[in-house]
Amino acid sequence: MTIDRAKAGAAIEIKQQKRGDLVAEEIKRLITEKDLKPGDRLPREVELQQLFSVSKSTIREALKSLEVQGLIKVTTGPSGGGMVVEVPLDRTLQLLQNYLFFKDVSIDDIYTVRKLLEPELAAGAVPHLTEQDFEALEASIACCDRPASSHGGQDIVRQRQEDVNFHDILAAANPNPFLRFSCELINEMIRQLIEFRNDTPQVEHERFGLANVKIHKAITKAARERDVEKVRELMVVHMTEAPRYVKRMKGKLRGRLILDSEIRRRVRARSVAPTDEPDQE
Amino acid sequence: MTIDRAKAGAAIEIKQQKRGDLVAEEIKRLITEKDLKPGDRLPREVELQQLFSVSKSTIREALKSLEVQGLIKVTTGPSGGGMVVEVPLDRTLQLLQNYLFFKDVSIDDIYTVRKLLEPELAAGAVPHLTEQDFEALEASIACCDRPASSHGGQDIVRQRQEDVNFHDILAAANPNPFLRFSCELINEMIRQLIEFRNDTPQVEHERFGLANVKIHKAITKAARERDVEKVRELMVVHMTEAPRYVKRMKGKLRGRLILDSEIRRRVRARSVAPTDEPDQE
DNA sequence: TTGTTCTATTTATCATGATAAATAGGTTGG
DNA sequence: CCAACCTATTTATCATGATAAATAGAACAA
Repeated sequence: MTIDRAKAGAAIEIKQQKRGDLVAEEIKRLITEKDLKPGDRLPREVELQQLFSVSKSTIREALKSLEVQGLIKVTTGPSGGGMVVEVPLDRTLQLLQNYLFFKDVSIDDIYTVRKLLEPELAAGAVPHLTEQDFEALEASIACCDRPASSHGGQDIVRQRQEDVNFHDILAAANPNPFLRFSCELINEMIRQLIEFRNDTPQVEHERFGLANVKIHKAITKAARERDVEKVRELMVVHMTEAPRYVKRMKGKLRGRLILDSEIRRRVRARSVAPTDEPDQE
Repeated sequence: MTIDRAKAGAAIEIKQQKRGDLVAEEIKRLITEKDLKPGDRLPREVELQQLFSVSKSTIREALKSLEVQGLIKVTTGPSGGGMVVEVPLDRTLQLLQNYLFFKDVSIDDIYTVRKLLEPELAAGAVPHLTEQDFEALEASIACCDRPASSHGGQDIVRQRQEDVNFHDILAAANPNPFLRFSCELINEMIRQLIEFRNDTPQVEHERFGLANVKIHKAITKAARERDVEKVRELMVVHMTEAPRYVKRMKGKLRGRLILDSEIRRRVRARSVAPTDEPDQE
């Protein structure tokens, strides 16, 4: 009877999956079982066809599926084919925004969460900030600490984006990957917000920019002194003040699909493993 | 020179996109521009082929891409083809876990965030809880408020899962979609945790279960009294105590890809629009 | 009315093969 | 040693067509 119950439960809503999806799943299982790491290669298309006894089109759809999920990257040429990759943050954020596209997320909604997370994020980052990080933080501040009007309207938007970078640098230094991710998601959403709602009077922007520079400076100073609690406090203040400015630059997180082409590969402030040689291949 | 800089910046790492990806993007643009809502249908495959002047295989890959992203559902038959759907939460969570698969998220990492969000979530939910919600909360508690040992080991795991449901019910009642999503993500991660690390002695489980029942009862009571601050306080306590138990049930969030077949369509505690008839097809 | 059967539509998968494009690695010329 | 070129490999896309499976809606029967 335990079995019956289990069977009944399992029977609910078992939609016949498409073969391509099953193959994609098999490949995932293959990745897990063979413990394939980023950089490892999948068998060639032809071999996969034989392995799963499916036709070319099916295996291609399966690979496409994995590619869209960001799990593999497919290349042409010798030793080409599917290669396991670490799912890129940008891809993940994009998929997430597809979801949020259908929700109705307001600026307040985002800031409610940000206010809760960001102080803890900053506090946790403080002990791990390197000299390099401080320089990056200061560079970010410097970028915003000068009149932007001379360069034209576009520059203002860039300064606001740079404000967000400040927080990304802090995020990168926090050892908690989940907290880090959560804040990076928020930062990305705010970026989108800036990008598509820049119909704000320049005066507003400037006032906001000045306030940001001031508090960012204070935060950096406290961080240099490794004063965790001070940083936390300042960030609370920052997160309380910021939404007031942003709200005046009103608007909802635009219900809008983020196109692949719009994902700028931002320069990550900090790699996962800081090595001497920047290994980019 | 501004132009030069911009061009240089844009030139960095512009990878030639595959045609299929471009088509997928075009369809996304089509969805945005035509303001297609969930339920609306895309043109048929053949028409899309003509529309973008690509072959069958290319259009299929594009549709596959959108399907994997959860943006469309493709069906056979008359008036079949691609239909825009609201990206399912489960799909989103799965894609997210692909990302986290490569990170090394510990229980502490999750609880650090949970501790920050859950009290606010609960507090925000209180004014919106309906009688139906209270009943669901109490049912959830009742489910855990009896010895599980009689039914065998599997039942214990189910009770822990039910504990998480309690929080899902609260989440569903919070009007902030972003906060809601964040907590639902956490809940799902905890579920995964329970599912794959249930090598914990039964005594531990029971002790944890009892503690949960107690505090869940208190929270429900305070919520019934619409005492927002009390709820928040209690949840802080709950979030502080819980990780102690869970940590003893040690383990990392298993680095493990979640297979499509493992996505149980959980019964959502509350639909977006609560109807009289439970529409299950 | 109600439930069943039929049918036309549309995707799913298979099969096969051809040309184009990307690329790793070897070869050649300086 | 370095740069430019060549080549074999492998995916990307196109083309075409056939069979299978799912399904909405019409036709039909009780």
